[in-house]
Amino acid sequence: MNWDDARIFLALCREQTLRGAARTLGVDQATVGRRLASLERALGATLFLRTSSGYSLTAAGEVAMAAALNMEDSAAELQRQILGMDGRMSGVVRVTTTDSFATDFVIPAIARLRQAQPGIEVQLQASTQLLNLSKREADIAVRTLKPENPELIVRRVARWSSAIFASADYVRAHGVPEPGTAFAGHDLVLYQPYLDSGKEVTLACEPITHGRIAMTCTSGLLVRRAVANGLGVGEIPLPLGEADGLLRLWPARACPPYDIWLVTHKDVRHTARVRVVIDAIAEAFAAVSSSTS
Amino acid sequence: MNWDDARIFLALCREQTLRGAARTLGVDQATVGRRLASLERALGATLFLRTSSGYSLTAAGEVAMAAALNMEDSAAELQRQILGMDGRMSGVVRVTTTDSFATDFVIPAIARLRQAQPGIEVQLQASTQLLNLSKREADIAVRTLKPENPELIVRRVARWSSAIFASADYVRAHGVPEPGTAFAGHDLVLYQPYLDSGKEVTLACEPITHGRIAMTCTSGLLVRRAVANGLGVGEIPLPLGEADGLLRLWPARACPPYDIWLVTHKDVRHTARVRVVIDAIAEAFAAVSSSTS
DNA sequence: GAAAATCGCTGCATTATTTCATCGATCGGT
DNA sequence: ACCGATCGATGAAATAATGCAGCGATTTTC
Repeated sequence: MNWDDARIFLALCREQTLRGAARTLGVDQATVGRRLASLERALGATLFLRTSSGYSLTAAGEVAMAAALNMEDSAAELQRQILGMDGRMSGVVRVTTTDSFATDFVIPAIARLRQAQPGIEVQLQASTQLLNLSKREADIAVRTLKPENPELIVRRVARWSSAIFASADYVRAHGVPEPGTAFAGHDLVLYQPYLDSGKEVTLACEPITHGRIAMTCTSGLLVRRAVANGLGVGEIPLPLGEADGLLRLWPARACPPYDIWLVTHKDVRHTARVRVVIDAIAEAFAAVSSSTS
Repeated sequence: MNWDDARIFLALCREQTLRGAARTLGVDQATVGRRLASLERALGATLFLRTSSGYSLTAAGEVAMAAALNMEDSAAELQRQILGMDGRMSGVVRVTTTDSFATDFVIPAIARLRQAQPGIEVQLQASTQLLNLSKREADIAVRTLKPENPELIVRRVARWSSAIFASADYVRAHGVPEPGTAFAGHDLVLYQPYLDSGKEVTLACEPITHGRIAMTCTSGLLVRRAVANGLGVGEIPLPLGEADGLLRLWPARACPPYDIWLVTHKDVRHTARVRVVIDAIAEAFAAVSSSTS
């Protein structure tokens, strides 16, 4: 049995189609099919049912998947631990975060860092979905959610309040919304995942029931750009809204603050090149946080 | 990272030389070297020190080996469990035992079984060392030591006493040794692992201090052949000595009996073809044990 | 309901990998 | 001290794996 076949088998378990698995693996779809065939031949068992809606696991396949997942854990552990022993200041570091944090903090931080450490190559993945650090899909994550996994090391890099902002143009045309009116007569820019969360949606703790939803965005950066272009009123982290030169509405009203976490796996934490990237990003946040308190 | 590289890495850990690993893997030595190089490149770490006395693990290599061993466990588990779901009466079954048990019990049992089940191919490995059933180095083992691993299923197929035997020719030339004289004036055939065990060596509970060691053998079958050829007195399981037509000396003296275990892994136990091989071997032992009690 | 997209399969050309053969070095035994 | 055996490295040939493109079938979309 070729152990590597278990890797493509797992990808196929997750993607359910040869093409999907081939895409994530970066190989051709024909290769996935042939490797699966060779695995089934080696094991003497049929792992998948070829249905019209893709590949679905047989009973034997489910058993195999459980064991293959264990193999994956061990393989990821191997890579993480070996990476953690690497003291060289060169190589790839993968960072995942939101596009908003990426543009304002991570990218400037890396730009500065590379002056001192040109050997470090950062692969920046701006993604709404949380990549799995345990599986070594990334080395560093900047998140607003604190993960619970004890294998992951978290470090708070900022605690920010949000506030509602609008552009100067918007205020000139529409005025400032009246507190307590639930944004009657105003255009709103909302963060899509917040709408989808099922919780009651508010801006600066004010319900939005009488406002018009002008736009919903799937990322914080897009909200900022929309507000800056005068599409409406939006909630933006205080330091970012101010940095964008937007007008802060209702300066007296405080929103509950939220935290920004920098997350790494304990195995890669002491890798030299990961370490410096972490420090560079944390420093970028510290510079903004201290200036706006 | 190619998971299969971890497999050849592990073989190299065990064998310490490229050639040795290549032998156990059934590939060329150059392949092992190149696969290791590709693994080290993928991990960005040096796993082995190239010393004059072969390959030895670096610190990073030891860490990698621990994780690779976990991968191996999972891979073996996968194979065992999939095999366990195979209901077909054809395919390979691997049996490991001593050469003595193999010639007198396993081979006749398989010969009989294949009349009914010609699709079953048995790979018989006569070996002094215990193969690891958990790693799926074999499917069935016939042993005199009862393993403690709870994953392994043991079944006692015989309880035999030993006795000392000699050939008719030997007795004609040398007579029968006198009990209580520690085999003074007699030639002895001994089982080498017993000598190496460090315990006081006896034949039929009689010390051997005054006997001459004519030959030591690394397997029970060789002891039987040596005794049958008149080389000396040797201790042989009662049913086997009688089956060989040897003369049993001191029939009144009883040696403590020992057990013969048939061992399988719980995952493969219910595989149809493994099941029938187990039954066939057990039956072969039962036939002899019942006839000699 | 038609058209476009996606799917898996297969034959063929290309690329990657493995083996084979050979070399120099080292080690152990006489 | 020499000879034989074994080791790892390397270049060339053989082999195996992969990518590519076209095919029919099925599903999704407009």
